[in-house]
Amino acid sequence: MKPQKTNSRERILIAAEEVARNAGPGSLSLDAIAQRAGVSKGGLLYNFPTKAKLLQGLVEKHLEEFEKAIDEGSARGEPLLSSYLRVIERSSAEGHPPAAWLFSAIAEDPGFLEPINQFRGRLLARLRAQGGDLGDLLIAFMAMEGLQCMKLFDTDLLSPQERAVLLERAHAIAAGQRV
Amino acid sequence: MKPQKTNSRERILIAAEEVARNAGPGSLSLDAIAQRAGVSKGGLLYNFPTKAKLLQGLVEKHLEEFEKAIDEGSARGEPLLSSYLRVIERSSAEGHPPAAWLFSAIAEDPGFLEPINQFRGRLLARLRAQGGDLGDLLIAFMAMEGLQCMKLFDTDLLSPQERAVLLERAHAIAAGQRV
DNA sequence: TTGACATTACCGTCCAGACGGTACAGTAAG
DNA sequence: CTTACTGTACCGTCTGGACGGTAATGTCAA
Repeated sequence: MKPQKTNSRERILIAAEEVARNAGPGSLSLDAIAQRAGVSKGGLLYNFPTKAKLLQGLVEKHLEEFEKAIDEGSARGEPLLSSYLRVIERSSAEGHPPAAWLFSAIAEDPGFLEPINQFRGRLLARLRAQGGDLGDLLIAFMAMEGLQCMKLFDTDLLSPQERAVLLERAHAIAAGQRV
Repeated sequence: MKPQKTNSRERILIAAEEVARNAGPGSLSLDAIAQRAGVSKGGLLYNFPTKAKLLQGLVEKHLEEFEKAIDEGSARGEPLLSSYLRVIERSSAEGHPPAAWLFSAIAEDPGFLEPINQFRGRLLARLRAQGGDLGDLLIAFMAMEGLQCMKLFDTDLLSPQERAVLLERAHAIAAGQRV
C-alpha cells in the first residue's frame, strides 16, 4: 500500500469539484466524492471528519488560489485593479471549471459565503485605498463581479468581441489609477 | 370546505420563498413548504405534481415579475437601460428578499438556470439594438449584473453613498442612449 | 326542484431510497 | 507503535412522491 500522506486531501478536494461539475451540485455526496477520489469512505472521513469541513476546505482552497493569482501581479507592480481584471479575464477566457460545488455549499449552509464575502470586502477596501475616481473604480469592479457571476452560472451572454471591448474599457479605467 | 381555487398555487410559491429564506436553501422540502403554506403535502402535490414543477413555477414567477417591472418603465418612454437600472436599484435598496430558493433550484438541477439565462440574453439583445457606445453599454450592464449578484449572495460590499455614485454613473451612461 | 354522478381541490399516511455519519476490524509502511 | 488509510456493515433521519381517501362544488337529466 502507498499511503499518499496528506495529499489525499488535495485529491479529495479535486474529486469533489469534478463530481459537482459532472453530476450536478445536488449529487455531491460523500460516497460519490470518495469513489471519484479513489478513496474509501472511511479514508475520506479520516481526512475530513464532516461534510462541512470538506466544503470549507473547498472554499479556502479557492480563496487561496485567487489571492495568490492576484498578489502575483501585484508583486510585479501592477495596479491592483489591473491584477484583479487580469485574473478574471484569464479565468473567464479559459474553459475554467465553473464552481458548481459552491451551490452545494450554499445550499448546505449559506454561512459558507461569509469568508468569500469578507475576502471580496477586503479586496474592495484595498482598491478604494488606491485612490482614483470612485465612480470609475466602482463601475469597473462591479462589472468584473458581474463577469465572474456569469461564469459561475456558466453562461456566456457576451461574444468574444464584446468581452474584449468590455475588458479594454475596464483596463483603461484601471490605467487611470495610481500604482 | 372552502377550496381557495387556484390561488393556493400562489400561496405555495410564496411559502417556498419564505422557507428558503428563513430555514436556508437546503431545507426547502415539500413538507416544510406545505406546512408554511397551510396546505397538506397531498394538497401541495396536487398543485405541483413534482418538486421540479414547483421550482419551475418559482423561476417563472420571478421572471414574469421582473419583465413586468421593466416593461412598465419602458412603456413610459424610458430608455431600456434606465428601466433595467431602476428595477435593480429599487430591488437593491428595498429589503427585498434575496432569492435563496434559487440555490435550491440550481442544486437540484442546473437546468433551471436556462430560462433565466435566456431572459438575460434577450434583455441584452434589446439593449444592443438600442445603439449607443457598446463599451458604455456593456460596462453598465455588467455592473448591474454584479449588483444583482451581490444581492443574491446577500452581501453589502458597497456603502449607500457608493451605491449612489455607482448608479449615478450608470444613469449617466444610460442617458447617452437613444430612446 | 331534486337526486345522481363527476370533478375539483384537497387531506393524511406510508414507503423505498439516499444520505451523513459511526463503528470497527484489518493492513501496510515508516 | 503510530500514521494513514481500506472495507464493510450498519443506523437514524430525511425526502420525494405514490396512493387511497373525502368533502365541497358543478352539471345535468327527470
